[in-house]
Amino acid sequence: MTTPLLRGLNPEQLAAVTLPHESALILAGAGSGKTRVLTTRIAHLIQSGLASPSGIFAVTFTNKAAKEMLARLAALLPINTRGMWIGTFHGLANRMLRAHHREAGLPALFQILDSADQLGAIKRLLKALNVDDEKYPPKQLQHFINGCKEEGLRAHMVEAFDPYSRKQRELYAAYDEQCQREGVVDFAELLLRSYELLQRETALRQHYQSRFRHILVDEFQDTNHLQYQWLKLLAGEQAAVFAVGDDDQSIYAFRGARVGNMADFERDFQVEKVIRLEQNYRSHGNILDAANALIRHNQSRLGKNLWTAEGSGEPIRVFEAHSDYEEAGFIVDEVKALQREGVPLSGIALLYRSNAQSRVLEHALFNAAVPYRVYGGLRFFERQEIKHALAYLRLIGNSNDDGALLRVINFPTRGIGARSLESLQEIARSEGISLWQAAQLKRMSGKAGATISAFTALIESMRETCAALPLPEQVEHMLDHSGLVAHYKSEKEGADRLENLNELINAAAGFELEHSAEDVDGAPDALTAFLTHASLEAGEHQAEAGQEALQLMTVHAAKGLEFHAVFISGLEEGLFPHENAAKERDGVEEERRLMYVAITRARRRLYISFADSRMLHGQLRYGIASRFLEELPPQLLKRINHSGAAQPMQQPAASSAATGASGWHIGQAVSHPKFGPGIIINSEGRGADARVQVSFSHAGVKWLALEYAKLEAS
DNA sequence: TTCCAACTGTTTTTT
DNA sequence: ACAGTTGGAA
Repeated sequence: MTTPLLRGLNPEQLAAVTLPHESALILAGAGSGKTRVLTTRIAHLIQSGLASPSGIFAVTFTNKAAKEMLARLAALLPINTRGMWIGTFHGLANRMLRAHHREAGLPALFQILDSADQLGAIKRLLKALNVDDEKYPPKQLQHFINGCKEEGLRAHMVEAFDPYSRKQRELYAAYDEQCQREGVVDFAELLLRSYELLQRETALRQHYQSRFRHILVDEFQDTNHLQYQWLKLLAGEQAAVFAVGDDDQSIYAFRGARVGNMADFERDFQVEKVIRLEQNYRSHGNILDAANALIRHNQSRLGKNLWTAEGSGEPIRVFEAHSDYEEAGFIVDEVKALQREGVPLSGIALLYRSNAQSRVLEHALFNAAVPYRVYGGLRFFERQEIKHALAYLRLIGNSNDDGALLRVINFPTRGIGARSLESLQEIARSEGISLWQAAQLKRMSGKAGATISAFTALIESMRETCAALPLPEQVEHMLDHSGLVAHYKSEKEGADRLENLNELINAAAGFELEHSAEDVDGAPDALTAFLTHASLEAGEHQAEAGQEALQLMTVHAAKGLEFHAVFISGLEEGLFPHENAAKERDGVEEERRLMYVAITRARRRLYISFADSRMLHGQLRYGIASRFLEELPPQLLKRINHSGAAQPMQQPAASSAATGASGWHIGQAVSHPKFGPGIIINSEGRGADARVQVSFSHAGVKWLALEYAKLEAS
């Protein structure tokens, strides 16, 4: 038991890593060394000869997690991890479908639609079928279709008792037909197809079942119904499934995650050992005590209590601000103080419940010249210009991809207007063929026919040239000959886009370098492999990483990360827990888990702040402290105000949005001789120009000049 | 085809 | 507040 691999593991970790060949559930608390256990288990199985690298199937949710697992494994063992079945659910499903595309009923060059592509496909479908998109909103339909697929249901299996549902079901069926015709597959389809493939093809199923004797699942609490069924099918009777998860960190129920899979798993796989990893190596005691106390308020839990060998550490600092503006000011000051103490900005996180909250915070940080980096938002492969470029590439790979064709047939403009397109679509529909094939028929007359022919000829010529070129040159050739580069060169604000297109060539070069020429996850050629890569991992959330900056992100985005110091902002009822959550079943419990995740991100110092008033949707809203604050043991907290004194203040801080020395402040109750009682909700200007906005109980909202209005405090 | 004004919907999000 | 989308006019 003293092989170097196992050294330094605590008893629970060791037990998990060295479990015999049986299915097990590992309840891994935050900061308990989950990834280490997972990778060490794989390494242990291989090293001790209990499994060969090819007999291991390890699945994660994100590419980041998969990459980390591979990297750590490579560091533990001198083996080639390439070719091992370690990846994301979608990545592995894709690999399986590529390998058996014929049996799965897919073309060899099938392309993957991301969410935006899928939505576009649905809009196109509705238009083609003349369906009122107000009655059947595309977004809702997308949600419906994905929901069905994630339940493992094909259109014909969906129950529908009213006309509306029947229509939805019909549209689902039509959507699947359209995808099949075009040779494209959406995210949920990757999993469903691969599930059906295993279910239908007995020999194939048995092959994989006997091959993968060890299946390891990361973040098991986030699996949805289909993912669980898929794993069950793959495991068969022989495999040992090693499921690692934390029910207290389940924060994705809103997108279909079923924590219930954990209980089902215990039953379905006759799990005898539930191992709890409760020793936390990340945070000081006070932080863990707070997290434990909070999460105890949840009813449905498997039960777990984090502890640490470290001391209690500092108290949790709680700050009540008058406004979101003042809250931001407080955070800026504290960040600067931490910086002075020598804490690097990259070790500090500023978390919020919803993205909209970042604006005020960013504003304050910008004004204070504190470098920061916001996570979330547009990713590289989701940018408009990149999407256009990828559409050209997709069309080169697969001419039947109507979505790709429609995206670029008139971009840059080639004089192919709506009329020409409509007649082309008419031909395609009546013949049951793709737009490309319809264009080949050359049935269109006159100028429209000529311009369309010119387009198909262009694509054909690019296809021929590209066939002989290495991937980066293919991309470059396409960019030059499609007219994209010329188009963005002539556009006044096209410089960034040009840069991104250039970056696409680099991305292709990097991709080719990393994945040796042939056989990337079973893709038939480099271009398809690259396009798959673009769909399956849309790239970094923000381009310039590495730079020393404060880390801003939502609590969701912070899951899995840790920081020396953490600020959790906006702890108000309605915001956190979010008001919408109260309406959903178990909504508040999920919000509480979210808060639990937020707290457990902090290693040494934790700030929690809330504001009595904040701008939301363009309106000033008054809030009260979140119930989650009351659920934290008071003895762990230190309440502070802006000046650092221990008691809450009477007067607004001088730097706040209040009207300076005039004595009025936002939130103050006032009365007016004519309008009656009200509350100050906003202010602007100074001295003689000072005005306040007052929300009167009976007279509505009004702006009043302080110099003239006879306002009285009340 | 292009541009601007009006309109909308704003929790969280990976693949 | 604000960004993204759409519909109509130029």
